Amino acid sequence: MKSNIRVRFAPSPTGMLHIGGLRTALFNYLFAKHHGGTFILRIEDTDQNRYVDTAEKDITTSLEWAGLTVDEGPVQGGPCAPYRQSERSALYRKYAEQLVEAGHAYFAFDTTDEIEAMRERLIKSGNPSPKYDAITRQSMKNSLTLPQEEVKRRLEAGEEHVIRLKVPRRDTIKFDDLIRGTVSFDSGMLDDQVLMKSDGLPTYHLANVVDDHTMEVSHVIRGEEWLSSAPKHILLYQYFGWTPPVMAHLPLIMSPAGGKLSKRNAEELGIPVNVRDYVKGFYEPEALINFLAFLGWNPGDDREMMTMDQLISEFSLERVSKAGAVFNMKKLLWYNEQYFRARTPEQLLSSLKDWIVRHKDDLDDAFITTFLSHTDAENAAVLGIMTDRVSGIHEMADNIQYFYVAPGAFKPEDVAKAWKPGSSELVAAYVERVAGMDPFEAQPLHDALHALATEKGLGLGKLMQPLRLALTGKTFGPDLFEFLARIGKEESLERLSKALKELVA
RNA sequence: GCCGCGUUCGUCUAGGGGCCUAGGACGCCUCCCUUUCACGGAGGUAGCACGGGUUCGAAUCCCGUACGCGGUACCA
Repeated sequence: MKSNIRVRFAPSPTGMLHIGGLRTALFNYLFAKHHGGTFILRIEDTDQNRYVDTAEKDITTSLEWAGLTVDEGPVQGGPCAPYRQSERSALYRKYAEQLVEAGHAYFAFDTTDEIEAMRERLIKSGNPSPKYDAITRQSMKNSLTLPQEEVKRRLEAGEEHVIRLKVPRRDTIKFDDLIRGTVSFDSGMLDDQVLMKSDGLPTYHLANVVDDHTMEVSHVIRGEEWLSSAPKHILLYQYFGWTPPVMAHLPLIMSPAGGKLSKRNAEELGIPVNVRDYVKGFYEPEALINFLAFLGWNPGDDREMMTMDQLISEFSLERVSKAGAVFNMKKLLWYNEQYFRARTPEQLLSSLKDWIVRHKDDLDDAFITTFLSHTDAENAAVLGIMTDRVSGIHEMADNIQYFYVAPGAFKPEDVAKAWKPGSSELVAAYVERVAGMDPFEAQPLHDALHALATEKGLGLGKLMQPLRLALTGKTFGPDLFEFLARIGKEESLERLSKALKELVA
């Protein structure tokens, strides 16, 4: 049996999908799926000025990457199509006029200059927050003050106008929010919200209410920035005679610098705000989802790692917290490592290949060709050795290069750290011992070094560091002996003798 | 300014009157493992914003203060 739980994610295509938007979408999705309900994507493109035509595609692909499957939306269609507000214009006009007829809204002909003048006048006379409301509308040009004949004439002449909501002068508007409990507002604080703009398109408030009702949305789950406008929506439902959906206002995601996460106060701190950047970067989608789910929600026990299926079965709005949550980059990185390390070598290989394609300009050509000339099995084996030593696919590409190509110039700081006086003699002595070794395998290579260390009365580490530097050009990396065996005797000896020549000490 | 919402370790959070000497996770620190680097394991560090009530008893309930955040558009 199909659940009648229906929720929607309703972004405005004004730019790339924001990380906070993805979190809102995720909570909607989890709630819907938990109840066997429907997850709707609705594009709220009623602002022609801020419209960005690549935005919708970005939203769609980002949701897909994150694993949030849309049930009804512009791409998949559905019983309430169309799912773009720009394609539903006629509907809003009809409902707005219905409200005018019922006496809950009115036509207004004031120009923006006239409204501005009214506000300035009020500010001057000591009113700090002037509104177009039950009091001021009496002195403005609208269908409540103008003679009926004139209103009709202006309308028929096609004069520019808006339709405004007739907010009562004094009334308490109360509603129950699933997350915040009972919330109440005084209608005197609201202004006569514009419902239909002069360009013929609805404002968010009207379109949102009409669509949520006509699409039979049962729960409105959105960010806390909407809490203040919720009373307008409640009023609208009341005037239309519709039952409002259940409201749930999610706590906002905050920047460590304070305030809600915005491009400015987040990206300076290394926190990408566009989901796009996570998709293109080294992030595992499961990690981002797990992290985001735990921003304002938790299962109530000590679990930290949860798959999408587990999140779905455990999710409930009752467990969503009220306070804003600061985005903790270090924790995201930790989640990313966890999911990254849980990948099989085969999965790693495929994501590394994607990574290489995307970053081929930043990577060494010789490395790429050599890498691609190896079999998948060989490459996967290399990745398997490295997963526990790097934290993400981005580091993988940088840290396996020496499996394929000899290191280039040594970095002075690495040399200072790993190549000490006497290192040359030790490396030369090791070369001597393994040059004739056959087969060239990890265990005997290890034993040889061990013997050398014992003879010289040194710790294995003293020998290991310069050898590692000479062979890989790095100061950390995988088990050296396995590494030697993998690149083979010829290549190993070649690298060591080259290093011996370059690193005099 | 006004309206609304919020406030437990640095951060994410558990907690719904006695089980709290406030638990977990990230971070940070120490130790163990590894004669490298990591992974891993074991510990440690650190918090109920403040002030009044209510109660035998309050992190938990009520009031106030402070602070933070959101809103205050013909933007969403």
